[in-house]
Amino acid sequence: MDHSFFQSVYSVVRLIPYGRVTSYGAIAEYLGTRGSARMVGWAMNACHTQAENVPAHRVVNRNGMLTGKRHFGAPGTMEQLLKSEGIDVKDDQVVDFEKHFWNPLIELRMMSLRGTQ
DNA sequence: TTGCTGACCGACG
DNA sequence: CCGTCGGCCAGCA
Repeated sequence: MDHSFFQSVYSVVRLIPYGRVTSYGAIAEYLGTRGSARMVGWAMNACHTQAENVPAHRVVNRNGMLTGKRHFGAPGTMEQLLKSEGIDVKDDQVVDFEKHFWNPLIELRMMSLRGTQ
């Protein structure tokens, strides 16, 4: 188990529930490194090295745009994965983004206060 | 060691 | 509603 920034990013990404999405910036802010959203993206770029699966398709930019789609092998893979979870995508953009948005800062804090969920 | 690069973001004109 | 720019900082050549 290593304590690198990348590992922390992967841990948060794995906590994103099925059918929900979050943003690079939200993850960076949750980790206390606000403004380092690019590092989160960089971590995603290397996420394939992880043995355990990382649901990187649930991470989009702050506008709900699928900016990382070209890193999934085939161009349509990310969109396909999201649609299979009930998230509609149009023009590389998540439809009703706010409705599906999962903010780790809020959700994980609630979880720790209420004690699991 | 230096100097790019980048799956971002907010500010500015 | 555009485009551009600076900050962010871990890898890599």
